Amino acid sequence: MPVIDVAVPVPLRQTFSYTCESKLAAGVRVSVPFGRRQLIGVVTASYDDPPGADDSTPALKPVSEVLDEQPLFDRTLLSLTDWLASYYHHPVGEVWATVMPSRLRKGSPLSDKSPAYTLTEAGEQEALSKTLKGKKQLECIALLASGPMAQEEVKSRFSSAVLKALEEKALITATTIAHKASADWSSFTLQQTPPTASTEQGVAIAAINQQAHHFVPYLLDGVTGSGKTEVYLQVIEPVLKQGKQVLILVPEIGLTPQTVGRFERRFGITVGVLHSQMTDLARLNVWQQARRGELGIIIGTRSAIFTPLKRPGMIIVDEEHDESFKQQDGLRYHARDLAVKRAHSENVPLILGSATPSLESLNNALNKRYTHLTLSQRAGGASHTQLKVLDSRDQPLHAGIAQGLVSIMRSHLQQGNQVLVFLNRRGFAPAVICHHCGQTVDCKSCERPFTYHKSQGRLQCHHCGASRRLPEQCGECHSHDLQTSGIGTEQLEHGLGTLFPDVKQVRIDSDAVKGKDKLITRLDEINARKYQLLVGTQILSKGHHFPHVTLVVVLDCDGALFSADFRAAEKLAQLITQLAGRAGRANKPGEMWLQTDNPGHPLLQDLINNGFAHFARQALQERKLALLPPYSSQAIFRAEANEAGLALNFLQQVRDCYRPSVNAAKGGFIGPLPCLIEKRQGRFRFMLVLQCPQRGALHSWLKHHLKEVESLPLANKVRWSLDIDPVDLS
DNA sequence: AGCACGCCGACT
DNA sequence: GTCGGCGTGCTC
Repeated sequence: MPVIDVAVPVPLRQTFSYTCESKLAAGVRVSVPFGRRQLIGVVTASYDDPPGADDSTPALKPVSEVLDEQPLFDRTLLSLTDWLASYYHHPVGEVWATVMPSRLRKGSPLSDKSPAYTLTEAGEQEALSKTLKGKKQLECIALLASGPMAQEEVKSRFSSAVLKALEEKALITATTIAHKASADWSSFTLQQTPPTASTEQGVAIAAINQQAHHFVPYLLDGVTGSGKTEVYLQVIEPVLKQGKQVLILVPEIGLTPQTVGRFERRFGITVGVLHSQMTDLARLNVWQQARRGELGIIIGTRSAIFTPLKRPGMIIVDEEHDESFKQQDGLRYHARDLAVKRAHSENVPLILGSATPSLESLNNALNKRYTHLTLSQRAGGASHTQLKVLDSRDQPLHAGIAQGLVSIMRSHLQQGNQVLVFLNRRGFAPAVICHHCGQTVDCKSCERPFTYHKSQGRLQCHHCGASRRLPEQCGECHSHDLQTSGIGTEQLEHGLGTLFPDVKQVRIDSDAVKGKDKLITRLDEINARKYQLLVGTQILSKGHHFPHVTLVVVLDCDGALFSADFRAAEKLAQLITQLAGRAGRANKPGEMWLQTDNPGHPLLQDLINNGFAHFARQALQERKLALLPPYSSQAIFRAEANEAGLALNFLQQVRDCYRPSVNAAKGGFIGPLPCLIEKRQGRFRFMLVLQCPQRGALHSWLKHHLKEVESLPLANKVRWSLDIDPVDLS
């Protein structure tokens, strides 16, 4: 009897074998008995004769049900799934679970039906009698009188209120119809005449169009406002004309109706959208439409990289440096890296776009693995925001803002302009800094600042694990004025209210704006000048433009300058550059002040004097010398437990498993160390970093010793995970 | 991860 | 005398 290997959704790094009536193709879902329960898994292989000897191996159970006639995924996605499991050293069954829309995971059949609305009998009557009062409701009835219509289409014409009302009156009802025959979107006509491309844009567009039929990775390195989206639009056009599909990945926050609208308006075709807030059904729908080749453009966040494409033509990753492309739990994949992998195996061009490219991508561009396309001019000759550093040492602080800066803010506000105050609220535990001389309290053996651990009231070095008491005075100038940097946005908002009582202010952070609509409303209100003082976090740096802002203030740069996370400087530079691109316009140039106790810090100086491009190249040099990514590969084991000792012990044992091979190659460990947020939900968290200049070596150690790690007695007592190519060392 | 089995404390 | 605590062990 034929035997199949099945990946079941359990955290085990293996597949399970079952007997089956006939061989099944890889990628077909099956329902199988597993212990005492019934699970849905995916076939990974099948054999006419079981490969193992049948005397010692346990008796195989038969498959209960075969759910698909055809595999769900094509060859490319099947091999991508294999690659994911081996590269991220993650259980196959869980890989499949992340790659599939949740409906399919739960066993929904792949159907040719799509949701639709139709008239009920009462509705048919109504279509004739027309007694309804609502004008819109009558229109809707009239539309459906000619037959059932796809929900998507009905929803695009009528508000949900109208539809809800009609459903409540039982005049219309949800049903399904056979999906439209493959829509031919290649015959679109441009709805808008594209603007004439600038010289630089023209060069980029021509370069991409010239090699549109095979895999070429591009880094589109374009300053804010240089018109990257226009480049996308113009290179997409010929791809669509050939009847091929374009997959566009955008950061979580960047996926606004405006973004989607821009593509729809240009081409006049339906754009498939995929993001985390959609219902499972809606996701499945777009997934199926893309698979059937009914959508020309699919825009989505991280997980959209798994969307099947019938006729792939191009993949674009916008704002490729954005951290939201890296999944931070479960299968910790990086959608940007997967995009490269996928474009390669689909043999289509790949565009990575950013004003502040990640050092990884920039390095690939500089060493010619990617074609480097640069847009250095802002469209319409808009001027660049001026960057300046404000030395806050020995200055009185008001709500965390230095005296000198308060006066600058006041003058901008008095001229009727908007001021944006940015607070870097990210999870860096603050360094302890002398407020008199700017000196940090450093670990002697690592020459890196200690991290302040509030829970213990002690300092700890996150490089060697050394710990000491919080000193009374500065080691350099003996001032007693030692401070931890960092206040929250709420505290800042309150303080600003006292400083500028007559100015209307608004706070934009994830606490203050829950839900997409609220953010958009606030942003509209800001640009309608309803507020003068804007206080916020990350969100303000992503994709929105504030033409009336003439002053941007960045507080608390110091936390990032001395963070234990070696990527903090890069992140800060990206943030500052992105923020600078948000303010001002041609006739109202903006200025930006960076408040710091370290005005001479080489990073800040390099950034303000030479710009991001120069800074990034400098940072790459430093990484090279320190053998840090992208010049080495990293993996992190993390563990958490109710008892700190358990998690720490486990990671020490993990380190012992790896020590012989790591020492033999030129690799190294960092830790085990407590995570920056040591205690979360009552559990203590630790991490162990493995590092090696050769990616291959790192992966072979991981693979080789993972069995050992899994069978450690503590492995079942702590929650542990493995993070390959981590982007966040916290 | 589930979901069992299994061996020790406070309840009708 | 039982109900139930969560420790550990297995799942083709």
